[in-house]
Amino acid sequence: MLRVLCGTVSTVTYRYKTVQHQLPRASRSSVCSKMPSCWLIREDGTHAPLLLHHLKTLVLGRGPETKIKDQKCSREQVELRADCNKGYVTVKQLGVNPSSVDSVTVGKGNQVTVRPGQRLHMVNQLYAYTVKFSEDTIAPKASKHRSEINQRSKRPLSEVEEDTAEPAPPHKDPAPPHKDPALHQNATVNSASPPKKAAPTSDKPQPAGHWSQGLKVSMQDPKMQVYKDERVVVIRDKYPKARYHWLVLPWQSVSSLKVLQAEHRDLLQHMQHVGEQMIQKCPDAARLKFRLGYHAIPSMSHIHLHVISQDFDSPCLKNKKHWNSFTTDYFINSEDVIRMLETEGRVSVREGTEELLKQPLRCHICHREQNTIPQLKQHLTTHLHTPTH
DNA sequence: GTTCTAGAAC
DNA sequence: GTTCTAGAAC
Repeated sequence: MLRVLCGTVSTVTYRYKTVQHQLPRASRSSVCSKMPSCWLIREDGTHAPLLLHHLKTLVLGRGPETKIKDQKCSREQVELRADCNKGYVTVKQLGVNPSSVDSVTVGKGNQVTVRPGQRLHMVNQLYAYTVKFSEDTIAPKASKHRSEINQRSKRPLSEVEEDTAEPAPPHKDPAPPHKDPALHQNATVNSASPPKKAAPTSDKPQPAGHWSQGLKVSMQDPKMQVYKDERVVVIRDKYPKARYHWLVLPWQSVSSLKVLQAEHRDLLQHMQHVGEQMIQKCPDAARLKFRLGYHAIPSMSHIHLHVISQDFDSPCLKNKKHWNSFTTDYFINSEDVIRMLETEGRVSVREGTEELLKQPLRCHICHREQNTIPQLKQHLTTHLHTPTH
């Protein structure tokens, strides 16, 4: 975990000096120390965790550090100050639009604290951050990683990454596009055009513009793409049901599990591999469990592999159908789908699968039944630090 | 897939 | 009274 964090640390500009200049001697040469440190972690992974130094003030807002381009967010939106001994970060709202902690507005000029487990939204309930304190020693390998990251940051930015680009209009999407560098040597993010699509495998056609065709639109939108290669594209789920929720879609038109044949095996294997790489690049990978799989009877056309963290900590998770679609056998593991293709040449969905969506709410970790969605969500917070893997 | 909202549940 | 669900509409 820490190796990952350390490996992706960004140098951020403090109000007066850069971090590098402010670091104590031990930390200046390397971040590998036993000094308590605090990390500000962007939940959707849009940028690397930022190091908050003990009792040093850091002002953040719209800018390259956060990659926030939303005009509603001030360039100096919040002032942060970590107290590593006491284990909290004070947040002062400087901007005019609301910053919030756990959905409670801070208010301009006001100051509140944010602790691990709480969520800071930079502005308008968007751009979620959490804080993490640590005293752990960071692996020496990290310094190499950091230099790699620094090198990477010197590369020319792709079109949508340029800070000079038009600011994105304010949107309700809780997970703005991720502009991570390419995951693979031959793969690019937001650059190459997709190859021409193969002919649709087969499915009942829905009129274009119907809601069920939405993924086909999203996957072609460069702003939605977080990864792409010659065979697949990854987008962030528009309504994520957990802190991390990506969809891996093939360029090739495959309507659903129903049309899969043995010849699709390699494609599905690649989709899973790309999903696993997304997890590997996730700053929270070490402390979160993930699952990769398909909904047995998806609502949206165009086959899509869900890559979803098992915290299910998301305001978009609202009802029993949402919950059961990810925590019952309605969710079929990617490897099971691939195995079925190998052994049977097709993917069979058991009769009565749809009924699984109506099952009572049951915690996916301890299996205790919960009466309502709010109760379930409250219950899930008790597992926030439960080791799940 | 989501949003909206009537009415059930509390 | 409020909270929450579930079905219709999109």
